[in-house]
Amino acid sequence: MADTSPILLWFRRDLRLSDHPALTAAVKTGRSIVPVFLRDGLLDDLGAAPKWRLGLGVGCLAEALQDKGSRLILRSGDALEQLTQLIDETGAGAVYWMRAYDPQSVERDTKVKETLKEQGVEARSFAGHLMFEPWTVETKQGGFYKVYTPFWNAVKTRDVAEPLAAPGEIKAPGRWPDSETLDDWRLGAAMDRGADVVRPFVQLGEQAAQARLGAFMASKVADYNDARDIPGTDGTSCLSENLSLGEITPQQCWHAGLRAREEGKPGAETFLKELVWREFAYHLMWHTPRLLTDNWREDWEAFPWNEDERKAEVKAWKQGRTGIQFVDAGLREMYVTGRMHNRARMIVASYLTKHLMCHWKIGMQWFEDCLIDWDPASNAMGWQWSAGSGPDATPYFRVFNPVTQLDRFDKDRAYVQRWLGKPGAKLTGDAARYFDAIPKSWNMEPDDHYPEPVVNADEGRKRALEAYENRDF
DNA sequence: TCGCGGTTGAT
DNA sequence: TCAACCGCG
Repeated sequence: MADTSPILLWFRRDLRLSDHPALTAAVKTGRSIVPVFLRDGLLDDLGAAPKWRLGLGVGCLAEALQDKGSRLILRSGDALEQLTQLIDETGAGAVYWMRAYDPQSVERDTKVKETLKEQGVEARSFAGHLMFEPWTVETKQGGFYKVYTPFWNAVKTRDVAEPLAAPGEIKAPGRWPDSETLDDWRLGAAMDRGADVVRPFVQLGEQAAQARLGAFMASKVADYNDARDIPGTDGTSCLSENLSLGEITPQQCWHAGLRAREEGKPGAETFLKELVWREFAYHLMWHTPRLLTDNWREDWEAFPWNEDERKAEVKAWKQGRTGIQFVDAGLREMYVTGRMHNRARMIVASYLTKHLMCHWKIGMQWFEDCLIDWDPASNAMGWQWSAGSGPDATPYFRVFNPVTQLDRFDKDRAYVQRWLGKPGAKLTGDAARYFDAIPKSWNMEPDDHYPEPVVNADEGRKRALEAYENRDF
């Protein structure tokens, strides 16, 4: 007799109903489905903004499930214990989920799968957070890729799974288990600046993500090659926010990008390459999890990084008052919006790791606390790329000049004026919003005159290069 | 997905 | 005088 027991659908960073292989497989069995989201230790450890944004996403998913006559059951505690408890309560005979790739999730999920199987419960994980499973991309020598371009060449012509439609119906169980409430979880509690500051910049959920993708392909992609580098314009897709929580899949983006390329849109190929950068970051994290925690090139351990977070220069950097306009604009943008333009990310990272000679981990952690598009693999890879300690990284001696970058990428000063205000004028708009957002303890007032550089562009460059030349590796 | 200081060579 | 180019960190 066919198994008719319910299936637990364990949602994690896959907050969508379309192109969801685990959900599709569960629906296909004809069995009832109990969607569940768990607040475990890994969730508690998230940075302030990512945790808050995750909560919004979970709420949105719960509504989408309700529209399908289903629900999202919320529980707190150790994942295995909670799943076991729910299996007891619902009589579920299976748990399905979408695979994660960061080492902590892998460790947790491996143990969950093992234990459930021992207990006779079917435990299935599905691919879909990535287009290419990290272990399927190999060099001719059988190793993993450490350089982006060969990685791109290895995957660019692969078939990418066609996105799945959202299920029409999600069969409810006879009786629903109890659920905690999102409000009780207080996932925004660590947001010093208050969630209301960032909320207007959020594009929440699956529908919004699809709208973003549509808008990008309808117009922005044509100009993407150039516009994506100009932080004063709206030239990027902004999909990182939704990709990060699985509100949209890379497969959905990929196929849209392929269509745009066939239509001859010039920026489409670049967009596809950006999606593959995300894959590459996961590939590296999978094969070398130390990407998240240590210098990927081990000899960089010997470099005299400043690791003291309390240093005045570090504070100035975080608080957007280094006195370097491009740097401060980027950091203020991040604090207010929970995002930062990629050009600015490279510049603030170069300034922190080179001019200020600070360890990239300090920057990585600040980003982790502030970004609503935070992604463990991309964040770590990006920082190690900038610092020069990563695979396929920019060499340490490649120092961005944050002043000349302004002339190249913010010619009309639209970006720095948006975040720092116009010279001599009263602060308005987002420049003013920043001062409403920051904590009192930062001791910054709108009337303060703009600071002198904590380390100016030329001297910082010189100092960094000297340290590099004197390195003993 | 860089920047600088230097050289070259046209004007 | 200066744009273009080169070599190197």
